[in-house]
Amino acid sequence: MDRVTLKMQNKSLDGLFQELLESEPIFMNKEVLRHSYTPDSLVHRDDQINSLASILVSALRGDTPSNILIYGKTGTGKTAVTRHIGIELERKGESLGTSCKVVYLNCEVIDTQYRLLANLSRQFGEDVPMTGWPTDQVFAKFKDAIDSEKQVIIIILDEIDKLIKKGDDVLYNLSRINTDLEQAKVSMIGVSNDLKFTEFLDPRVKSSLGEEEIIFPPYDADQISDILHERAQIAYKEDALDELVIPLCAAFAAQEHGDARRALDLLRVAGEIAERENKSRVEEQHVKNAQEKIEIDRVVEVVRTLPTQSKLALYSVMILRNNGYRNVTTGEVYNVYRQLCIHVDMDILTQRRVTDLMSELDMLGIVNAVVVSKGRYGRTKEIVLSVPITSTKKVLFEDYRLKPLDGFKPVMTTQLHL
DNA sequence: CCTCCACCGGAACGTGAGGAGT
DNA sequence: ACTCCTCACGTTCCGGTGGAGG
Repeated sequence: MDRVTLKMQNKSLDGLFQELLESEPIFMNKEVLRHSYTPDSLVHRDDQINSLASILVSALRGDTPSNILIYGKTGTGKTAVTRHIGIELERKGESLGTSCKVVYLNCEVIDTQYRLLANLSRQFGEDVPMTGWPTDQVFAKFKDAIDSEKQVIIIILDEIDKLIKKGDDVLYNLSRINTDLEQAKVSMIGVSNDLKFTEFLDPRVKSSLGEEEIIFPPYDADQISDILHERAQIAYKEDALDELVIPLCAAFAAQEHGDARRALDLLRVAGEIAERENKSRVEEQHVKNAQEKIEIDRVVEVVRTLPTQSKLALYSVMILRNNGYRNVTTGEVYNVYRQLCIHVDMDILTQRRVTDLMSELDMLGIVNAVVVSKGRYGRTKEIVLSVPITSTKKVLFEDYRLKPLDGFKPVMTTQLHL
């Protein structure tokens, strides 16, 4: 008797996997939709590729190419183009017999002078410990390592703006490394999505690093469409996409300052949603759901990492919203905020400070704050919540300090006038 | 046309944490 | 171990202001 039921369960479990396996997946190769993937051909970036290549050819002749600064917002193909050219350059150098080496470093991960140098040295076969050595010794080691043979080295520093914040000594040192080298030659490519980051730079570094500048403009909707079409051919099975899917992804991403990365995310997530629903085709609705999901993920992440005071301010807006206020003024928010602070036993910040917190939340896209004049009734910021209440509230209450607020009802003093 | 509300937002300053230099 | 410096976060002070209502 027992054995029979067991057998039946096994069978149904087996059937479950079988079913999942047989349900035809929509994807052929999902990897090409991820950011880490470097495509073989890059559409709509011919100008940038050409100028980059024309600067870097001198490396193949054994000369030092000019240092380059590359600007562009997220998802404009900076990293993809740079890496792509790097690979091509190395390949070409190999076939020509000139030694060209391209090193790619992401400064977001490698964010101190020491780590950067240690990482570089290790790329050239030197054994440098993670920590412990004086920085100049690592620098010397690195110089020795590369100067052992005649070669041109190109260092790509992605997200270079992250490095600046920790002081630009490395950049200064690196930019004048060539004077100490006998055989090897070093050139740098800085990649940044902050157009103004050179303002904080030592002028000497600035002029040396920015010998050449290349700007990556955002894509428009049509260009994003082309990019998506190209990738979709590899990523998805034939006929798996409704014809409206790609234009819709492109349109959403174009609103987001032409971010191709966002577009690819949309395309991938839409597919994943369709797959989960056991559909064999990605439809318009899946893209809309994907847009929503990505947005919610973003908000959740931002809210989670907010300082407690900001969380309290945000929660005040949400409480007012729940009590029928569609848009609230700073005064009302502050009034509620104060009660919340008392209830959870936290310091009460001044109204001036809370104004700034609201502005920050505005910048983060969590609320929408506009200064309006209500004539006789003063001049104030009107604050509208621009995130879904329930999911945001859930995230807020993950913070143990806000726990006591669950179910707490602050007193509303101002009258609700519509 | 003037008033005056209810806040905006700039400036200067205070404080404590954390890093660099010595 | 010590000072010095920077930086983020907050406060205090205060001049400034768009427009409904008189």
